[in-house]
Amino acid sequence: MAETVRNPKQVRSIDKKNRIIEAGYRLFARDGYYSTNTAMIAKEAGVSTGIVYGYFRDKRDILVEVLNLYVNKVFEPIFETFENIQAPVDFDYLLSYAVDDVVRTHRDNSAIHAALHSLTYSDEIVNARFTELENEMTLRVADCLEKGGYRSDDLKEKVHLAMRCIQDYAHEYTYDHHDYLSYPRMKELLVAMLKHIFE
Amino acid sequence: MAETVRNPKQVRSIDKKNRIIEAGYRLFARDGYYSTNTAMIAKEAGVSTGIVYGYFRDKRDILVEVLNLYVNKVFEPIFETFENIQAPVDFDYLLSYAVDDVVRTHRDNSAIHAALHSLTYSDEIVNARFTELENEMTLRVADCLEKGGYRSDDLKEKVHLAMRCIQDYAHEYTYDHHDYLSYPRMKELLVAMLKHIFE
Amino acid sequence: MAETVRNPKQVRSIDKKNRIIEAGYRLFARDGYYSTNTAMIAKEAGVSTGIVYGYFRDKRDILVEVLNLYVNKVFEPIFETFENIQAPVDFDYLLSYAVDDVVRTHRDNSAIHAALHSLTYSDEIVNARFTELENEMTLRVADCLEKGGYRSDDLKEKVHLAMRCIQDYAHEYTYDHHDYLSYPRMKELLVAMLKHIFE
Amino acid sequence: MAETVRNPKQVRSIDKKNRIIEAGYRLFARDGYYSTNTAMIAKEAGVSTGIVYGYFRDKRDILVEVLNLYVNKVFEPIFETFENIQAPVDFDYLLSYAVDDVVRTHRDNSAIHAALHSLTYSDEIVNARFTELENEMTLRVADCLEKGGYRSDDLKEKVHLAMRCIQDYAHEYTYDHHDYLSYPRMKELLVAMLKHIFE
DNA sequence: GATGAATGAGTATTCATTCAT
DNA sequence: TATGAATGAATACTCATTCAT
Repeated sequence: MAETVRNPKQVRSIDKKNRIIEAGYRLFARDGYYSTNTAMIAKEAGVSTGIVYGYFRDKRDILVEVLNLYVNKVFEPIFETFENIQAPVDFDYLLSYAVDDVVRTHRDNSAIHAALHSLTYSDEIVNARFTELENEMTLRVADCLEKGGYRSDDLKEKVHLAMRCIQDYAHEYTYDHHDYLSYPRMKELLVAMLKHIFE
Repeated sequence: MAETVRNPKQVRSIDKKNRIIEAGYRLFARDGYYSTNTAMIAKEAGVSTGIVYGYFRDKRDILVEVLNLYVNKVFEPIFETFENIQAPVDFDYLLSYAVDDVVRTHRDNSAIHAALHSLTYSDEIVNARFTELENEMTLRVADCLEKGGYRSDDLKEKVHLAMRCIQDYAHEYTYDHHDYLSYPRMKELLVAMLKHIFE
Repeated sequence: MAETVRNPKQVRSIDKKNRIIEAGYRLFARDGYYSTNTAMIAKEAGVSTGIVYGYFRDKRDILVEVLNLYVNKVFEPIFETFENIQAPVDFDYLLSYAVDDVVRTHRDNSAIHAALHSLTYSDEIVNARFTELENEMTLRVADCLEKGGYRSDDLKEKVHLAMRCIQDYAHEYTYDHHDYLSYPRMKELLVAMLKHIFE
Repeated sequence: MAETVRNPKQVRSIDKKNRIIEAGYRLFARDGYYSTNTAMIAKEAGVSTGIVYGYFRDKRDILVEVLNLYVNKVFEPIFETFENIQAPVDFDYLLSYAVDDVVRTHRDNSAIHAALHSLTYSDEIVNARFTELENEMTLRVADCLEKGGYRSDDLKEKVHLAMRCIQDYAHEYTYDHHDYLSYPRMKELLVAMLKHIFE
């Protein structure tokens, strides 16, 4: 209970901790959180089962770090898109590009995304981390738009709503894909409607 | 090996099966699927552990029935809203009402919704059932709008997109609720943008 | 504990009891005793699970009756062979014929024989019944030989030994069958050696 | 899923594995395979239930090792008898000695023999192991006789038949023992008849 | 006699976590 | 730091037997 988790400072140790996180990433993506056990993670990372508890409080703790790795891998590229906006903001282009970008990202990371997102509902920490991430994205993107000369009283609300809708579309596009719907047409509708609130 | 699951026809038995499903509903909502064991379900239902396997193939089978119960409880009322639409369709009113309705439903059933939805990613059946449900909703609502005199080539795409956006908003409203955002304003934006694509 | 088992006298009831025994016979032969449950037996017999306990004390009790049925089906024909012996006894013919007969019987009933014999070691009753049967066979066959004019002080010992050896040969022939052995030659040796002690 | 069973190399571990096997040996002998559960084995061995599955794939896997232990304990001494044969072979003495030896072995190990042999019919592996053992015995004994100067075209068949008859006699002597039979006389008959085919 | 729903003790196996070395 | 053997609580599922109807 009163055990302390090592905070590795030596290079070799940092390496080992990262190897465990990456092993968790791969395994959670492939088999899901509940079907991956700590022994598998240790083996995949090439370390002993015991040492895992030298770097992580428990299995869930690994999950949290895997989540951070995921965030870095997946969301950072999206932020970059918005950081180069020029005034005046071309919403037609920006929204269309963002949708494609998010869809691509979803597709490339579908496995780990599914594994992690499924825990949102049962795991407070995971949920908080995802929420925090959303906050950050909303604020950063809003900031970028302001730097691009866009002004609005409801800026944060607009950005937030737009982001959620785009992600939801990407999510559905990747996982559900109903046959009887035209997704290109849906994308046009999505872009049109978001453009409407921004103009 | 070739054991079959009872298909109860007597009133007493149907009762007992329902008691088990309702016990599962309560427990899954409170503790989640993975933290609920069959002994707890039996006890909550006031039956023996053995008889559970007289009515259900396995624990997952209970989940499927709980899901059906949830669908009936939660989605049927929403359908009803759309079945009384009068021509011409008043989108302003309809969208606003639908958003409030979905938010209310989410709030009242948040626990079970979370428990079930979290399985979407790891359980084929649950995922299929949710997808099927979306199909049905889209088609039924589209049908209602046509009966209300609304015409559009992209009707299904519009309805589908609108539904997802509304649900996503309700979801966020219920679970995430970022402090720095004005949800009333966000609702206005949502309604405005959806109204835009319908008009 | 103080429950009594019905001793059916009505035709319909005897029928039902026999149907259960025969169902047990088929199922034990196909799946073995431990892999057959009482529900399966009841279903195969076309009766309810409850009534099984009207005719049998417990599952083992069914086994005992199945064993009796087996004995009647399998051993009675063998007895008949010996009951028509003419003086003087032609051991060459008799032994050769007996070996073939027992091998055939073993082959035709291998499944149920295996299922029952496997219980000899763990079930006192089954073991006693098999032993009793051996007694009876030894005494009846010895009797037949005496009626056929054969005299010996050690008659019972000879008959018993011969019977066991023949059965053992048949058993091996049916179940083990080693590739590198000539069974026809082994049969010749068996007959020769048994003939030797009888002459 | 892809879990592997430890293959212990350290002395302490080998010890522990052996303790489990020996615990299984004792318990299977006392209560039989089906009446012994893994918790009992672990307790008898003085280890935790979990570690049992570190050394054995499943309960059946323990059985296989118990079988090997049994084979070593019981059959090796018998082989030794035959390895010191001098030419010319004195069958009178050899057969008589072998019968007594097998009877003694049976008696000393009757419980475990019964427990294991009862599985011959329901367990492929156990059956195969017993058959393999018979092969080995037949071939080794035949080899010894040849080294002792005995020649015969049907050597293997003779040895095999003799071995089975001796074992069968020992088995009956140990388990069945009919009161009305003289076992010393039966032994004489057995030896006489086997001697006959060897000379 | 007959039904079949109900009981609940019994069991193999897994796995997060600990600890002796 | 590191190992990996060891722990033991936890759990889904079975089935002989009983009993209300």
